[in-house]
Amino acid sequence: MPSGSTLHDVAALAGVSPRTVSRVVNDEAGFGEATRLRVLEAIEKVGYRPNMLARALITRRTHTVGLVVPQMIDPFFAELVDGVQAAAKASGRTMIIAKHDDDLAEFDSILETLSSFAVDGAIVYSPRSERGTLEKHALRGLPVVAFGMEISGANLGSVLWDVSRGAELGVEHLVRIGRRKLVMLSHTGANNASLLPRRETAFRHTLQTAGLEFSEDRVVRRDPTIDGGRAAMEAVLTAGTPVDGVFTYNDAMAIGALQALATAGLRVPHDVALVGFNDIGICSALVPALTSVRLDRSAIGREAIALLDRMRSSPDHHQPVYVDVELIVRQSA
Amino acid sequence: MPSGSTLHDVAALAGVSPRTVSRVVNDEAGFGEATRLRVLEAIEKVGYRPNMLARALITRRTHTVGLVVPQMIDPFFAELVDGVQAAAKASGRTMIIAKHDDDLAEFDSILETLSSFAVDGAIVYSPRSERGTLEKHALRGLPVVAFGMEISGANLGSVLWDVSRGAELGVEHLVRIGRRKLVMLSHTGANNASLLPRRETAFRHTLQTAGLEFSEDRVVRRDPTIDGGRAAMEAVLTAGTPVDGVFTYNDAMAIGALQALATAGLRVPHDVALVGFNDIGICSALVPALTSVRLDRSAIGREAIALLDRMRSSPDHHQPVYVDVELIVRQSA
DNA sequence: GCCAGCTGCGTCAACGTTGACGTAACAGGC
DNA sequence: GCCTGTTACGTCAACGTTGACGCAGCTGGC
Repeated sequence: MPSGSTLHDVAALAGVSPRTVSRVVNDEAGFGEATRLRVLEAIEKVGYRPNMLARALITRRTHTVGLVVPQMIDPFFAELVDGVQAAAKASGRTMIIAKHDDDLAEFDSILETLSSFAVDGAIVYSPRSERGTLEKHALRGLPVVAFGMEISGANLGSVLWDVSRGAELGVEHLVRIGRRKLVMLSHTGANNASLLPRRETAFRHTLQTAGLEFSEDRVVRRDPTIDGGRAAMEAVLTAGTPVDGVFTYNDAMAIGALQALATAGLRVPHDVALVGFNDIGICSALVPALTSVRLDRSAIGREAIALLDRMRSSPDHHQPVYVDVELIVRQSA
Repeated sequence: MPSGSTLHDVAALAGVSPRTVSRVVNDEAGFGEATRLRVLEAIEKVGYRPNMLARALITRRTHTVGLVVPQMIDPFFAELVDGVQAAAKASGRTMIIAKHDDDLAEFDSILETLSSFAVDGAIVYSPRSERGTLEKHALRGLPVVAFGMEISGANLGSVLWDVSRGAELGVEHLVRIGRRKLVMLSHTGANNASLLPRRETAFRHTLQTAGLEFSEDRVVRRDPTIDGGRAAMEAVLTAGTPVDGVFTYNDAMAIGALQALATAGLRVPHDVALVGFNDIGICSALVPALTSVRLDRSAIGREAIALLDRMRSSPDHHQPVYVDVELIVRQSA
């Protein structure tokens, strides 16, 4: 197992001290051209690769970020993970990933582990917008960036997207294309307290701004899944609520609504226009292609990494960073 | 930043040597009960957490695995990542993830990085079933487990699923439910040379076994995406090829086919039965729910981790491990 | 001819932990 | 009372790297 060749091996072969090899490897100043060539040749010959563990132990920088999400199967999170991974790579970092399944104890233990691996920072989507755990680890010296919840302080920052604005964009669009009988398919759960009610509030508010009446039966709540969306849409139809426009909590619910409408023989967008939320990848491949509110996941990843970098240079208070949302208009509305 | 309390701090507070604290932390033998309590108390008081980097440097074990996939947005890979992550956690390991986007140079560089972080092993889905890179790193001492390609040797193992058998199961099912005019929607590309042709071969073979004729126009090839599947299905319909059963390269193509059939006014499964491949999560939420060949991604993850463990204890030749495939019958066929 | 400053190295210690080994104190057997 | 073994520690070095510092030799200025 010739995995282990060290600075010493290279140094012996090149006839210099390990310190000089280190200088060449890290391109510090302080060596002659002839030495550099001899060292590089020796590195090549013994197949030397720096040991990141040893390096990290002394420099206290691992060039590593931890990403913690509730889960990674939902396309929203899969795309978020992808965005962060791309940004991490672009900043020369390796990514450690873990999921907490909305389990607080697990979440805490993951952050503990990340600390003990001395990651440069943790980027997290907190379970139930939990703050205490974040504050605890930040205080102990782990730089943390939280998604989707406003928090700040020493070693603590956040990257947010304006959910209210997104909901406004979606609902305004429905109004603009002439829909007047709007319904929102929303989320039962309360597992993301900070983002959940905003969509409903924006829905209600935008309706009122447009001079349309709002009543409670115009919001139907189910699980934020395809099945939930289908059930919610069916509930609307069987209740006989007049409807020509639907705004959903997320794209999964919109897909379910699409199914229910097709089954009921209603055409989208002719009879009912439909707007989703998040713009997951599949939206553009649906028939009809789904109009949806886009969060740019790669921008979110970039901002998170950039914020982490800023926090490293000055750990003090940093303003939350907002990432734009935009409406992607396709066939469904 | 009180992040750094070490064995020495604990030792000083407890009035013992750092070595003894280390023994307590690792639950080695060789300390008295009274000492243990004092040490635990001191650990609590100073908030000591072991530094994994230092530990790994000397023990040469990081309790870390690297996972390398082409990408992570496709639900197939997202679910694979999830399965491996769950298995890694269950075995007490932390997971590093990276994607190579089918870029060979990037793939090599990722393995290089994983080596320098001294991961306990790498689990990879190789770009274009590339073997050379794997062999190179295995030789240098990195234990590698490859998915979906047969390879073995020192530090080199593989976890496979029987694609041919899966295709057989799917096609046999179509025949069993009385379909005789079968079509396969397949994959144009050649970017996974080892798995691609097997499905087509199995399709042809199963047809012949069932006494059905096979002709080249019964296989239509497009991109393995929703759009590709829709285009392929449309091509079949406009060509006028008689069809009452469709087997697809993957679930995305099946979803596309579903769309094309709906647009053409054909009912599934009444007019045309449809079988997908991989059984990604969305299959059960489609209307009609999609019959598909399932690969158990969490089993795949578990087997990969287990193989890695076996390889650690004896690095020599290990047989490839096969994971079962099964047909999940739902409404579409 | 002397000193200042720079170049090109080398030496030593340290990062935080564990492996290898030493040893004092005590128990038990005969 | 002596030997043996065991328990409960401590000491020291090492893992592979970099930070801090030292120093010889050369260059250039006056």
